Amino acid sequence: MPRIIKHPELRREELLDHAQALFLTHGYDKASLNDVIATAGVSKGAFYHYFASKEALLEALAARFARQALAGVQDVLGDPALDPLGRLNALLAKSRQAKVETAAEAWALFETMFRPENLVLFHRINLAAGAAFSPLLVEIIKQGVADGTFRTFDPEGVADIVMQFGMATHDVVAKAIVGGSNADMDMAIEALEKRVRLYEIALDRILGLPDGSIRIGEPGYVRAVMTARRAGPAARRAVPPKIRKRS
Amino acid sequence: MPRIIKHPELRREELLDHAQALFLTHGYDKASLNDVIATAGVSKGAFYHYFASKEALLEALAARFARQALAGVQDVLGDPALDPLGRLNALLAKSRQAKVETAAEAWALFETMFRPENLVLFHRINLAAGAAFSPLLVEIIKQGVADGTFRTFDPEGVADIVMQFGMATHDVVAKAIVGGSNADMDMAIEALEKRVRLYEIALDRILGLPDGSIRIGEPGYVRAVMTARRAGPAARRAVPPKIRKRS
DNA sequence: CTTGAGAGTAGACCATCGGTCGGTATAATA
DNA sequence: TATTATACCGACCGATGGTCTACTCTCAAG
Repeated sequence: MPRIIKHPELRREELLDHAQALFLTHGYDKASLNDVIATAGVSKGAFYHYFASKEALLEALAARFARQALAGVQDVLGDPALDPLGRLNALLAKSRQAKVETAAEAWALFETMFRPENLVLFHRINLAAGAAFSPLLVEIIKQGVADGTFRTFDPEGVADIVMQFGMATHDVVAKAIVGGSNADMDMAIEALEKRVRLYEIALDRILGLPDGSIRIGEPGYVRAVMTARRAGPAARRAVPPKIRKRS
Repeated sequence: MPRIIKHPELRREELLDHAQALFLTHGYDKASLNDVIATAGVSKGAFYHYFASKEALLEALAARFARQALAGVQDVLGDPALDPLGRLNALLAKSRQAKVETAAEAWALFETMFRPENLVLFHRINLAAGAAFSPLLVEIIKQGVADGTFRTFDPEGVADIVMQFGMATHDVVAKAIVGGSNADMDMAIEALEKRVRLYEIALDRILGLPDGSIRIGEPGYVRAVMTARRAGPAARRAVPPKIRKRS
């Protein structure tokens, strides 16, 4: 019955791809629905066939981010050889890696990633990712409390703090940026590294662990990824696309 | 030269008052500029005489919140008898008091205070308040590090964590709410109290203090204020005003 | 081979949004 | 009195997110 041009789900994904590029570069509010459908080469009727609203598009995008993030972490949870501390460290490292790579990607695309106009988009992503990750964190912490590795009276609360720390890294980078020069990026990297060290110690102490137990990726990892990306092919990617009637 | 109907500054404040009520009950995005000027009984021209844009109105509102919060805290900083720990505790207690009272006020007005549509508004308020409070916090922490009360290598980072904790209380309440019944409010209060206890211990440990040093207001304070407010005259205030052509 | 139901598509159209603009009223100054 | 700047008004503007009707294409049923 339907006119099959591509696989049915593919069209939706395509729409999400274009929306993601536009939202990341121009912000959710500033990128209009007309921009999205214009760059995707789709009519309004087609769009509203796949999504109920612009809002729904944002939610679907955030959900996809969360799904991807969760997928990259399943192996850690499935590994029965890891103890709670090992699990927690692996999860944090994965999370940090994903964050840094996303940041590097966005930086190569456009520096506006960390501008306030992206607040809504990132809040949604963090919300969706948080909803997906939080139960896993709680489970790990409870496990650690049960076997005596961790000491806390509020696993859910600690899990929330961990999520907070993760989300706050975005703000750290944003604060360290004034313009968009290389020096600014160096500052941002340095600030992020220092903050991560603080978070590690904070989590050690909150969980009653000896300092140095929690390791969110090796020092220097952030710099390595971001400089590599900046010089790599991703940096040479096409500048943010946007189809407007009048510039 | 001007046509003086009231004191010149009063008009602006009045506009802010109406905007505040509307933004808190309906959200920044959903409350249109026409709603604001309609409830305030002011023409569009008049509005744009006082504010450059709707965005500027939001910023002015956030700035007023921050100014008020800061004013209520000046006496603490001016007291030379307090040591760093005493100062920090007093500052945290004041901050919590302001938060709880604002929450109680908003709850009495309308339960939608904690809905996601208020993200933008609260982000602005927290940003403005953070910008005002952060330097004070850093100063206090540095002072404490200097005299050996606190132990940390990153006073700015710790200050940021304190601010994060403060902002997160909003999310804690939001998460505890499903509908808007009394039971929900009880849940929210309980969750908030528990979370505050966790934050206290977390800060103790991050700063290298013995457990129980940091006290963010006495236990039971949240419940006392919110139940008092709910039964008080504020609860009987008029329901959220909004003038629309068509409902 | 015909047909018709429904997924998929197109784009004119709509109310409403934040914001602009030409104009008017007032009153202190010159 | 003429000038000038402030305070204010509201019709109007382009753009936005969203709706609606009409159409095309596909394929299973007859």
